[in-house]
Amino acid sequence: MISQKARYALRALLYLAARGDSAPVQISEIAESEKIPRKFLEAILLELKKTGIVRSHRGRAGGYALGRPAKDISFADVLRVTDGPLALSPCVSVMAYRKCDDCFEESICAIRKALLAARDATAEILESRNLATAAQQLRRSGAL
Amino acid sequence: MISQKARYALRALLYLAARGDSAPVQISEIAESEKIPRKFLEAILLELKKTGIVRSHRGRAGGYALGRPAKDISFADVLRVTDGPLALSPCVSVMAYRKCDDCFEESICAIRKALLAARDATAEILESRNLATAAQQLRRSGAL
DNA sequence: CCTAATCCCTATTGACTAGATAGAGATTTA
DNA sequence: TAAATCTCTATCTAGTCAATAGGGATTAGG
Repeated sequence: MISQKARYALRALLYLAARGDSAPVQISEIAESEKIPRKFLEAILLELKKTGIVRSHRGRAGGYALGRPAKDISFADVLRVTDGPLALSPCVSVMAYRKCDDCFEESICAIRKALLAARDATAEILESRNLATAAQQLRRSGAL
Repeated sequence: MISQKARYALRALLYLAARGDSAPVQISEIAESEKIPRKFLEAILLELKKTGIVRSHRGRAGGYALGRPAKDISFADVLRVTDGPLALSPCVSVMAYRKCDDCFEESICAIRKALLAARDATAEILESRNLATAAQQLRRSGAL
């Protein structure tokens, strides 16, 4: 399961993507519209900023905007920031590989083979879905 | 990421599958062979038993055996017992559906659409991999 | 029958994380 | 310079994960 943090992050980003323009939006506006605890959202946006998914302006007319075009921000990008690797085991993670603690021989591990296939399938989906396609779906549904 | 419990469960079941015969195997034998904390393994096997994945005999020559043919025990079956639903959100779980706490309209939720596709992809893989295919891979690798 | 070997069950512990909140500090613009 | 904003650090509570402890129930074999 994804974390609550991931849900909030996706909703906030989708809000920015749906707005379309690149003028900064204040945290409080996003928090109210999307019903996200304001201070929690602050922390989330700060993390997203560190990886370039959003950028911010401080001061009076400050706020947040997407850090790059919506079509270049995938669900996978977001989940990796909020929840860590997509993989079901460190030994099959592409972005954050690590040997399993008590693995005796990775190359013949039958568990690994299954988890690797699962990771590839998940990653293919989550890397192909991005904020632009998601916002488009909302428009088609009449939600925007 | 899967839990340590899931790893132990898969290793223990693979041990039983690799043995092939249906005579019961003691917890302590599995624990020693697979380097799994004995008491922890007890708890895990008990849970697996409740869902029929293994069956047990008590008393003097007791122990555990697979509850059905190895080819009918998928990785998905095991992970659902140890780690809960495969889905990344309750609202896309097939075996344990639940509405998201703060979902306003599930039918148009763009996040849900992506997570649903991810679940389907993962489930297809993990339901197709079973203990028999995994044990076969080990044999081919010369590990058995 | 009775004892030893086994599984079965409940409770508990320690470390860690998730989710949320508080309060001040730094920056920018009007 | 003041008001509005983001930035940072610290903290709290509840819950989960991994593991351990200590018996109770059951069965095979002598």
